[in-house]
Amino acid sequence: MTHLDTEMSQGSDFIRTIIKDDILSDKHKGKVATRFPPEPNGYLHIGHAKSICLNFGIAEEFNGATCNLRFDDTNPEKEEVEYIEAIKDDVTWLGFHWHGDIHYASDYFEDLYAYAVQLIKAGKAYVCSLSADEIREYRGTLTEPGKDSPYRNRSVEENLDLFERMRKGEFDEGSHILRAKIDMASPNINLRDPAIYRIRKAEHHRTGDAWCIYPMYDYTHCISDAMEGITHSLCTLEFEDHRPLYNWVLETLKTPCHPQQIEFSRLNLSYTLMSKRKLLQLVSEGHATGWDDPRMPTISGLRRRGYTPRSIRKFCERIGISKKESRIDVGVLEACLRDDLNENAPRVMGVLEPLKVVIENYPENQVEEMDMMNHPQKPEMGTRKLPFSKVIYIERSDFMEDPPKKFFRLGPGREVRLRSAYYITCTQVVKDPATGDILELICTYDPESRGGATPDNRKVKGTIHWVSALHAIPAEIRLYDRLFMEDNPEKGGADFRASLNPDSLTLIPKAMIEHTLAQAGPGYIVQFERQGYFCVDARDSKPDHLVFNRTVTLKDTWAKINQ
RNA sequence: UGGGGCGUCGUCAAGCGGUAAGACACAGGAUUUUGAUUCCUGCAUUCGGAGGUUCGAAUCCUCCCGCCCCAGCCA
Repeated sequence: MTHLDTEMSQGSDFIRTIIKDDILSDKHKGKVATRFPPEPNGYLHIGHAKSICLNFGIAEEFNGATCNLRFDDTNPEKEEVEYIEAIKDDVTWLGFHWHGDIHYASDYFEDLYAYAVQLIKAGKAYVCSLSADEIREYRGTLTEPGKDSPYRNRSVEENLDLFERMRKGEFDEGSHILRAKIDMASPNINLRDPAIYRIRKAEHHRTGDAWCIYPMYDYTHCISDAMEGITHSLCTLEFEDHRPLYNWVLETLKTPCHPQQIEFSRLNLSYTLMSKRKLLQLVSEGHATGWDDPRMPTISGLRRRGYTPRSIRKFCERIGISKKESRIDVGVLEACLRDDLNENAPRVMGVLEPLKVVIENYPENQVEEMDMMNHPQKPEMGTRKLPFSKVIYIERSDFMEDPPKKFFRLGPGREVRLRSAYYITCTQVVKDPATGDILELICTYDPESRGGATPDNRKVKGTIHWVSALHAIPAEIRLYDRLFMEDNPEKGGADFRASLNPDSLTLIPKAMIEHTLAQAGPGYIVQFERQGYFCVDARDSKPDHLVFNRTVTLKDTWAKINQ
């Protein structure tokens, strides 16, 4: 059991409360079935993770419950198989398992068509031949009722004939649509004879050219849910107004099963965006290098950044489910990550900005093997040996020529501890006479302090990390920061590009890291002590050119004090 | 100004008529060979506002205020 596991319970939110009540009242014969229904028109992001954790989480928590993965692929113009594959990978990576085979709304096209015919026969749907513009005009406004389409009272026979010919491809796109006949005066605009089928002569990624009419979301989704025997159809708030339509379709069609749609608020995260359209824009305009850019809030971006499935799941658990619109501080996500990585990431040393240190009293060609703990709180994670020699690198920022009183790292005449090695004292600062830049430090070491303690027990406040110049290996390190400078990049309708953070990526072409990392493979996550958690970039790292992404920094109270 | 929602700590979020959980953040302090971790401590006399019902209200009623969503042949 870890800190993360023991933290709490699966929370109880209003949706789980409803489900528990339904189980108690035997509403669905004790059955609980959810579904995660992405449209394959983009990559999944952390907001989808919230929905995934909810739907699949419920399936895991309730006895005998299931969760389907269903692709809502009714718009062939926007959907691609590439996205389908990416979505499957993401769900799997998060550690969830869909029930049975993957479902596709397109699997139901034939059924959907038959249901539409049924609707027409019942006088509940008609083919409308108004243009898109005309339909908009007839729809009325938010405050004024709409008016009936002149085609609203076509005979069943004519509707049947027209609809069949729509399917056969006899008509151009936009010339006719099939509409539900509900109420043009409804205060709910979704009920003003909504479109349920439109003509699209587009190739579908799964059905090819078998169809040239495609069903609309509102019509498709509820029937798909019903066909799969879903009991609780969970979606986001903006579909609340669609619920009466969802119910109308199922009631009118008298489907054998009538799932309950329940809405919850979508996730917003500070300093980032959460809409597929805008994320796509970040990619297409080159503000991000791709959907899996480590700065992206996509699942694939987070994965590449070094986020773990566990940290994302924990995050989704922590933020809860409600109907309140909210924006969660990214700090919460980072805290979940740190909780997990602190527990599980092995510690290593790496110097991002090397400053050469020559230990003048250390024997010229001597090399000692120092024992290092792989995790100070977890001896079971073992130890490793690190070579120590006369010339080492330390972090440039760990030395100050004129340090303030509270700075307890290295300075002229000051003594610090090199982690798990020796105490050193700075005796000389070597500078470039022309520029005044510090070139290297000359130090002495205390041979008595091997391992990091001395017989006299003298106190050394600072402990800094180091690598042996002779043994360290170079690595490229990418320091990531938030993509946007604004908490809400779209505040007041602003163009989010105006608040892009120019420093969201800082490249360190040649950091020096301990040799034990030479074989680190893609995705391997470590803590570079005192700096943060880093992971081997799965895309660009090569054995002869290691690339690390900074996943998240360590908390740094010193930096905070310094502000 | 039609319809549908939502308003509990800086940010999330429990609470469901019996006298404000928890998390993140923040502020102190202790321990520490990572200024990390860990560990203590503090952090809403008050639940958008105003009335009312009640012995008792964040929870019930009334009115008001604020915010979000809806007029795609997108999902």
